[in-house]
Amino acid sequence: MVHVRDRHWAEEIADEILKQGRGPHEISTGISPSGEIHIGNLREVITADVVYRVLKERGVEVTLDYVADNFDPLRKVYPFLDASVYTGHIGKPLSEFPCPCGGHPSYAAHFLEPFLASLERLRIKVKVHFADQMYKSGLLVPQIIQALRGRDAIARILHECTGRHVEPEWSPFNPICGTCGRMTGTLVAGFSERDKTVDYTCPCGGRGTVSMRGGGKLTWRVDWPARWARLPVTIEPFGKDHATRGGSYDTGALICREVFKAPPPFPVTYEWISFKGKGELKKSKGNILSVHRMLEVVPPEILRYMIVKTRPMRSIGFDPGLPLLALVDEFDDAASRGRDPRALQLAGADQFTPVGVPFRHLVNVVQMADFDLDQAVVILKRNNYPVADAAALKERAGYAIRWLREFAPPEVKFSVERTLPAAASGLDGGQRAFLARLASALRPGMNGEAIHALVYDLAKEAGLEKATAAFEAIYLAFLGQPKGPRAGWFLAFLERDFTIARLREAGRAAA
RNA sequence: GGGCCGUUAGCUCAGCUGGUAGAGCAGCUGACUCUUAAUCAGCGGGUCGGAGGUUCGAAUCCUCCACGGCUCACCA
Repeated sequence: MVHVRDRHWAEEIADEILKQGRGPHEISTGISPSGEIHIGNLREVITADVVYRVLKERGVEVTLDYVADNFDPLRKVYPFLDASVYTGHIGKPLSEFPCPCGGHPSYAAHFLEPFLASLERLRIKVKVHFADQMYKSGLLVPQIIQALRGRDAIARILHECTGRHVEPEWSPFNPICGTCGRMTGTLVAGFSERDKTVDYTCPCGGRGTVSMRGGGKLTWRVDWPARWARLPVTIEPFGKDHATRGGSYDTGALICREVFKAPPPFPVTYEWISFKGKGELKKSKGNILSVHRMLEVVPPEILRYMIVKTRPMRSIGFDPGLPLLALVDEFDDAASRGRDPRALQLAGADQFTPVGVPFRHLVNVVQMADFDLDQAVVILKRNNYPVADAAALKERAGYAIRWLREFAPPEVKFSVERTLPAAASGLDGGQRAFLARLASALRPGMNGEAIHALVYDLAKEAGLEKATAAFEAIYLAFLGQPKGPRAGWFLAFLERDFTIARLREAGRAAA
């Protein structure tokens, strides 16, 4: 009996959600732009997007939003930051100090901009809420007041769920000091519901009164449910770090109910994507792979496919090296054989243009073409690949080129040497004889297959026991390494005079 | 210590609304004068982590255990 999964995980989640109410629904995602937004974070928005698409298909009224938490304070100087510049910004909201390159309005915008551009390429349409705007516009003032009033209830919830006793002076609201610009360490001294202001003192010596409209921020465990209540959010995906017992979802759900008097959203927890072989993805450790960078190397639908095909709670190991090729192949294979259709559909693959050339092969071709895309197309045509859509093909080839530069392991790389490689001096007599014969036997107009056949004939004539030795001779003569792309097609591509001259030179008996 | 996930063929995994196990790759055989993870055809390969339980029947449900991974426990 063959079991075929006809229920995609997103369908199961949608079933659960609809049991709780037909909507309207709002799916909320959110990532703090404290550094490059990486592929691990991408799971959040893709998971949300897939649930969104399924609900939409079922005729449910649903919106998808992304809260860019740019009002979060900078926690520390990350390894990728200049300590002399950023030490002074620790504790300030990410939207309120300059970015590393100087080309963006703020630190947060520097990381947000490429990510939001990536979302478009991934065909994820989100309504973006900027946290600083949510605060500055006064949108969250009602929740800030509720939180300040409910301070003791919140403290009790935190204690009951986490065992943590908050300090007597603790407040759910962190004012931003008007003197030093920091929000870490400030203490609430009082507040006015009428004026919508909060009085504070700061360790820097500063004291004063700030507006509830952008003068500070709710602390994370309160900020999150405040958003749920305000927007309001009915579905929220989050990483498993928040899902632990007593974690921020647990406390958030209680705070949402008891303090903000609103039902908490349906939780969708997801596992993290681990970066295979190179340690985990941690923004704080500087070991990250940005979504933006990944999209230069993997077509968006394939990145989506990787996440969509895997249930959210299962971990995904991501290796951008050789295994990435397997992923691309798996995708192409599934697409051409109609396997896993639901995942492909949800990956957005229906808009995908098949290029008809295995990615693996493209990796070779672009190298033969010396990274010239037009030349790559010429080669493919010569090798009888159906080049139906040259633009689509070039686009794919572009991915291959960038992959080669960024992530390809050395064994799949090669380049044609301008002069006889030193390694060719190690050729033995038989191999040299073979190369010399090959030089004489090459005729204009021979295609790859003909040359390939020729290699076998001449190898035998030259007394080489195995064809392998002949191939090795060719590769050493042109690439300076013992292996390379399919020899016949490879030689057919090279300029003939150059090829013959090189074969002759390499074939000359050693001194 | 708490939480979550996993443990199925050499490897990566699918199969989890219960009916004596599947795919891809690797391996082996054969064909193509054939090497770049070539193509085609075929073959072998698993006490489904362990022990109990429910059932006519369990990889699939329940309980316990073992091992592995991640995560939380300071802050968000």
